[in-house]
Amino acid sequence: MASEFPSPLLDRLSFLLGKLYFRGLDAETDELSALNLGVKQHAALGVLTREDPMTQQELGHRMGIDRTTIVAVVDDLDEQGLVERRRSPADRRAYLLTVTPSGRDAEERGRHRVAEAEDRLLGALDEPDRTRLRELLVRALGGG
Amino acid sequence: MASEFPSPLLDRLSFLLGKLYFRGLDAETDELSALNLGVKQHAALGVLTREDPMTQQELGHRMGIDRTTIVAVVDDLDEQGLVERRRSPADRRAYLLTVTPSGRDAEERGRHRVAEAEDRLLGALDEPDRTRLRELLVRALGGG
DNA sequence: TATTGTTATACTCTATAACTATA
DNA sequence: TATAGTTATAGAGTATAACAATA
Repeated sequence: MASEFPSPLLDRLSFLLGKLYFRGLDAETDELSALNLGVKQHAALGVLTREDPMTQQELGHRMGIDRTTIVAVVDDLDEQGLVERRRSPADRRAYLLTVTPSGRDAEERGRHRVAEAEDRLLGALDEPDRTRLRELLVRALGGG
Repeated sequence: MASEFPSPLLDRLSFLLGKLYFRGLDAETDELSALNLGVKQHAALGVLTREDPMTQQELGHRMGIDRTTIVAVVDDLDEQGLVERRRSPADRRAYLLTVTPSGRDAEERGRHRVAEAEDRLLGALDEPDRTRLRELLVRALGGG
């Protein structure tokens, strides 16, 4: 119940957002660990599945992650054969990342698991309210 | 605009929550730095203002923070004269924390600044939608 | 000179282990 | 023995600086 939290904190938007965020992150981490995927790894697969080929820096930029941080994420996916690094013909410094068939498979299975985790996270809300919450978050982000 | 984010990430609840959370945290940090207050320090003042006296462990428990982490927070508030540590007569191992008058003052000034930061964070939403968002977050947290 | 990917390094945040003084 | 507060330490996460290859 919400009453477990002190009311001065419940008034604080960042407290509410943070609590739900970390709770959701933990749930997703658990779900995806069964597929040997980190949350960042799966998110990267999701971006690449829709928008590959793409360089590492583009991927990092899309995800709001530094280029030095994306290296380990792509290393992971590469080692598992979920993405391929190919040298860009146009710029041989850069890699072009593409998702492999098994990468697409892993992305989809992970997506279903993440959806389950989110359903549990929002278990207290009915379907219209879940949609409303998502919509409000997207709108809040878009305007800031 | 929301379109700056890849749609696979916008589908992801933890991405939305995290983006807004960290954006809000940065804004609060900026606002409170003018008062020489960290976000955790101000949140602690808020809890103590309503519920002191309280031991450090109780404070940490209320905030979801480890007892080893709360030490530095209280050190900070203590050094600035915003809270007082007094030995509990009932258990001389424990401190009883109380907010000083200047601590109450700092809490209130910080609260107004945090409210301004939150208003800017939700600038894209009208007043009813801001209330709706808070209410949905509280309900989501309460049921999980 | 500037940029991509990479590595080494530093910094922040938080938790675990071990200490002290009490209980 | 157990617990409140404290400190030292280690771990995760991320960013800055510097390097090699390429532009």
